[in-house]
Amino acid sequence: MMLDSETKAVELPEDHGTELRLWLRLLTCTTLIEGEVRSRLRERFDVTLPRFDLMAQLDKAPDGMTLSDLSKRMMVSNGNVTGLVERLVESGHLDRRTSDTDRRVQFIRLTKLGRAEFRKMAAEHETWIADIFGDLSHKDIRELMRLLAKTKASAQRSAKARTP
Amino acid sequence: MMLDSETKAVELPEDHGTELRLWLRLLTCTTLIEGEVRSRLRERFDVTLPRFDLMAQLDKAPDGMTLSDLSKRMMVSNGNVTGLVERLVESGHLDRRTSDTDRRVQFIRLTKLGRAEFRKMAAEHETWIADIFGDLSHKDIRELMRLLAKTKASAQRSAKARTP
DNA sequence: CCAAATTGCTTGAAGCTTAAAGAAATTCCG
DNA sequence: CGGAATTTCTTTAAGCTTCAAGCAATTTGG
Repeated sequence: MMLDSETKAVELPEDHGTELRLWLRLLTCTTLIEGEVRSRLRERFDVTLPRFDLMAQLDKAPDGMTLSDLSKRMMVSNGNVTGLVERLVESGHLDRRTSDTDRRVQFIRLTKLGRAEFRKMAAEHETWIADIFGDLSHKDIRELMRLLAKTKASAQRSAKARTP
Repeated sequence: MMLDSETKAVELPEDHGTELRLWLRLLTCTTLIEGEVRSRLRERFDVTLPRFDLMAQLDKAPDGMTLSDLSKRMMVSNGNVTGLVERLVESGHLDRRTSDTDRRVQFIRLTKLGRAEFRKMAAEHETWIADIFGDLSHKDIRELMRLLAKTKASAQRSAKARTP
């Protein structure tokens, strides 16, 4: 890409319409599904999607995670996580403990209540997702997984190239 | 799905892990790309992604659109669009005019300034997207388009089934 | 024609999100 | 050791987003 634009005779406007259409379609799919999941979470459990996502991360780490880990995994800003955690501690779903060896670090865990509620939600959530993707064959799914992995790698390469 | 769960002998917990993993991967891709685009828009043009998206919709409708149309196309709430439009009118990018035949309706258009700025941004934006998807072959793109179309249809079917 | 339902938009409260700046603790390295 | 850089987390301001309630205009169906 960078080589191209330097090698090329000035700048013939190329056709990038297909990539753009692909991106818009990808975005539409995600927005659609996200909205559906958000709605069902609110309706069934009166919980927001960000809270569910945060609890999902913690459920995978029984010994807890730091705020930084959470922020990296969830791909959101640090300050965002600070606020989310605060509200979830307030509601009794989370537990925070300062590290013994590094007083900057906080370990966050699900409380017993938090874990129990999350597990209940997660079970239903999984069936929603299965239904939402229900018209795709196993082969479709495999193929999508492969192509999205490639997409992710491509996007990461592009992002990295910009921020050296 | 509905038939299944009624026909089936109570509820054997099925394996829906692959669908869930697919959803998470889809979400990761979108979040990654969205973040990258957001960053570049801010850096290059000091504009937010929602404003860019809104202007993109309007650019396709030279005669203007109503707030409801915008909200449907962008898949966000009505109130959200009200605020976005307000700020963009304020900054001179948008123009609002009440319909002659229905005094509830407002037609929103890009101003000359708005259109000029958007076109400049859109041209660069398209090259970013092309680069972000740059590692995908034409065949990959065609295949992804097809599978995402199927995904979208499946998600819409699922959403519709829930809200009759 | 008119009451009821619908449509288009706005408002308000709560929560989410980012970017940027800053505070506190730790690590690096000369 | 000790100052500089880095890391972890919080705070702040601005903006985005949803949901629910509400207002005004229009359409619908008796």
